[in-house]
Amino acid sequence: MENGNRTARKTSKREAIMDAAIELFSCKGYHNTHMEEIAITAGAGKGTIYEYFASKLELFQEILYTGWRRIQEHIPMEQIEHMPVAEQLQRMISGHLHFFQENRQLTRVSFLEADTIDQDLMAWTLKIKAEKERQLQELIEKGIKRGELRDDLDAGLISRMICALIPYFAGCVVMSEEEFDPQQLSAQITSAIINGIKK
Amino acid sequence: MENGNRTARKTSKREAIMDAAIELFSCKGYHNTHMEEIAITAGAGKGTIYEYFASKLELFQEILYTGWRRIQEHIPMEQIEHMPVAEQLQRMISGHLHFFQENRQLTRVSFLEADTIDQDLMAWTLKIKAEKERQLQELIEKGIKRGELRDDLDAGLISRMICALIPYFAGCVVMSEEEFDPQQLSAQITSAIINGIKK
Amino acid sequence: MENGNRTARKTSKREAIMDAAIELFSCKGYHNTHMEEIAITAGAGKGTIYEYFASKLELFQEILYTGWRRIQEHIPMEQIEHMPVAEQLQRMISGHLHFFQENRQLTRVSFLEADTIDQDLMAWTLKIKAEKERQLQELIEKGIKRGELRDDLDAGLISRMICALIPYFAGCVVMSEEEFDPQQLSAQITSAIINGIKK
Amino acid sequence: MENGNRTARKTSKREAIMDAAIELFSCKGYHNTHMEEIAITAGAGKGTIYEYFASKLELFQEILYTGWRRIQEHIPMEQIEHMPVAEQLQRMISGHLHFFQENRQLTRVSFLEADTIDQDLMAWTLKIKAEKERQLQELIEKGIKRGELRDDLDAGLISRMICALIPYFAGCVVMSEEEFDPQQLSAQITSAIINGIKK
DNA sequence: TATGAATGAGCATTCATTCAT
DNA sequence: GATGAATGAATGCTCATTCAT
Repeated sequence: MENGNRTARKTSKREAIMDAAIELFSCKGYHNTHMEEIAITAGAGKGTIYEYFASKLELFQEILYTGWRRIQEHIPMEQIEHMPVAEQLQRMISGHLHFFQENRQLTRVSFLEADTIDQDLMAWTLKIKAEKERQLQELIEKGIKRGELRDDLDAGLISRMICALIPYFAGCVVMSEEEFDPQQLSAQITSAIINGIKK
Repeated sequence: MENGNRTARKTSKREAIMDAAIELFSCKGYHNTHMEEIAITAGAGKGTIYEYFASKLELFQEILYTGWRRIQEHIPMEQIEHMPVAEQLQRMISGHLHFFQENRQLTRVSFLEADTIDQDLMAWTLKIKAEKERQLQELIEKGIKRGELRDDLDAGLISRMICALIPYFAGCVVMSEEEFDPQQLSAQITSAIINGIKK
Repeated sequence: MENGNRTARKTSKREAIMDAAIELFSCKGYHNTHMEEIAITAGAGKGTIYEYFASKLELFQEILYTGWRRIQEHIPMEQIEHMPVAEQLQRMISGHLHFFQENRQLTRVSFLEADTIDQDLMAWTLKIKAEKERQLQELIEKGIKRGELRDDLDAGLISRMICALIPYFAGCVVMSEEEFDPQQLSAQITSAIINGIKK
Repeated sequence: MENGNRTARKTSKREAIMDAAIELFSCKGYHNTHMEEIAITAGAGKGTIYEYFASKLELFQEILYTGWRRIQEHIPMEQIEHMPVAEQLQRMISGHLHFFQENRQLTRVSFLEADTIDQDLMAWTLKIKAEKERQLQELIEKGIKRGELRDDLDAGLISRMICALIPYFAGCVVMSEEEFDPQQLSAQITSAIINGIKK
């Protein structure tokens, strides 16, 4: 029991540290957040952080990895690939927005800072983003082949346009404290993309 | 002539420092760039920077202000307001892309870092962005009134969507070394926005 | 025991820093003493000083406060207030001289520098000095009332004259390496003040 | 005429710099006064100071030397040596107080800072002070020999006591903005010294 | 002679990381 | 494993001094 407890506590210590780090990184930014603050917020000692994370940078990376992994798990592309492309798009966007709303702080950290902290980290986020674009591009190409989308589209361009919307609205979501309906918002966005804005 | 020379030298020293700072900030980020590097790169002494800029932060701010000011000057909204909304949109996007291509490093600094360095600076960039969104929203509303755009659009949402594209493509432009044709790219983007992607 | 040890070490670290600071400040002055020297002299790291003192100025202030506090404790006015005024005077002077001899370096710091380092600090020392003068003035006035002193004296002036002697002889004591007898010296000084120098 | 003017201007430039330096040193202290301020206050260029003074320290030294020289000139000991010792004492004290009142700022600089700025400077002021004490000691000894003063006095001690009063009252004079009568004040002080304070 | 733009040695301070307990 | 006192490399900034004009 004590052992079980200790294991549980171990896990919770690590999680407490990550939660504290997410909170502080997202509020104050990477460079303005200090290891001691994280320790205090997590209710742990400064040295304890180094039991679980090799360095401040690695702690930050771990947070990013976790964030991206959770997003991926949250939006399972395989289950929706038979749907109409428009529907898939809307589900994707809706899924992201929903996730962002649920994980505001993690989102803030993931989107606002990663690029400027570390060269390696930047490369990694670029890779992730490229991967997203590629997935979307395939979706667009499928839509064109299926005859659902205009056949004069530059699939790469369109996928980039859609990829642009995600972090921007993520930012809006994260900055504003208001709740909103991801379903409805994604429907509007998708409609505008699909149908255009011209009368 | 002597005066001209002196003025020229003063100006060029200041500009050399700004150029060095833009270069380094954009490559290595704010926090990884040190005043001494800037001085060396600018071919100046450490102290000289402080003759022109009160602090590292103020140097950075100056760079941002300059960047935004130049963008504003580069895309004169007044001269195009009589055109069809679709044309205006394309010109705006085209103008931005053109500017980004010409000022890659300034763009990189302006878009990628400003948010996470300083609370005041963040407030300032948010204000600037809100202003951009407002301008665009008015444009959309005008288009709806004129009957050029669908009257079931949420003008605020659409303007946000378009605002989302700007920094994203700015990033693409800045990251890639390839040249591209802003005219053509903006035409494609505008076409997709205006006409939608549905067949 | 472990706790005692830890407390002891904490205290001794702090004290080692203060001792080093007193030594260096008193020998080289505030502005010529550098934090690194203090650290080295104290056998500590530079950062360790900042664990105990917020800044160089605060370290200096702490030293001054300590010095004044110790002087106050060293010369308990309450216990001698029933004695003849002449005796009280002699004991006060003797007490100061004794303290100065025992704490040469602390004295040097306290008397020679405080005024010119910081505006606030100067105000503080002025307050302390005014307080000393006031105490002495009351003593003189009491002596006059009791009929022990001439009734044509300007009590304020006399107290200032006596206050003048203290730091001057403190300086002499501190500068010279010779030992001397505070008892005897204070007796001579008091005698001269009380009886005058005229034949 | 232009040459004469230039010479005049030279002299006045040098004096303007010294005046500015005295003003600033006395108000803000040596370390808080910067060469640029002195230049601005003097209405000169930063470089110009170095035409007249080799360094900041030398400028300060020059001020001190000037101050002491003027005091010496102001109180010509030779002319009063035939007077009674008590009278001589009073004239000396009166002379100093008068000078201090006329040259408050110079006094402030001379007495409050010199000791802690530079090792050499400190040695110099110590020498000056020792010289003063020696002069006074001779005066006291003469008074004893002449039978004007008690013959059980320690002349060295008494001269030190008197020397202690000078800078202290100088400080009082300098700090307070009020005018006062040096004649009267010195009479009171001398009376207290000569006659003692005992009834 | 007078100037002030340019300089860089020098300094206080910070903070991620270590390690003895 | 958990801790936090101790550390020192790293950095932004200052300011007396120089020197080209």
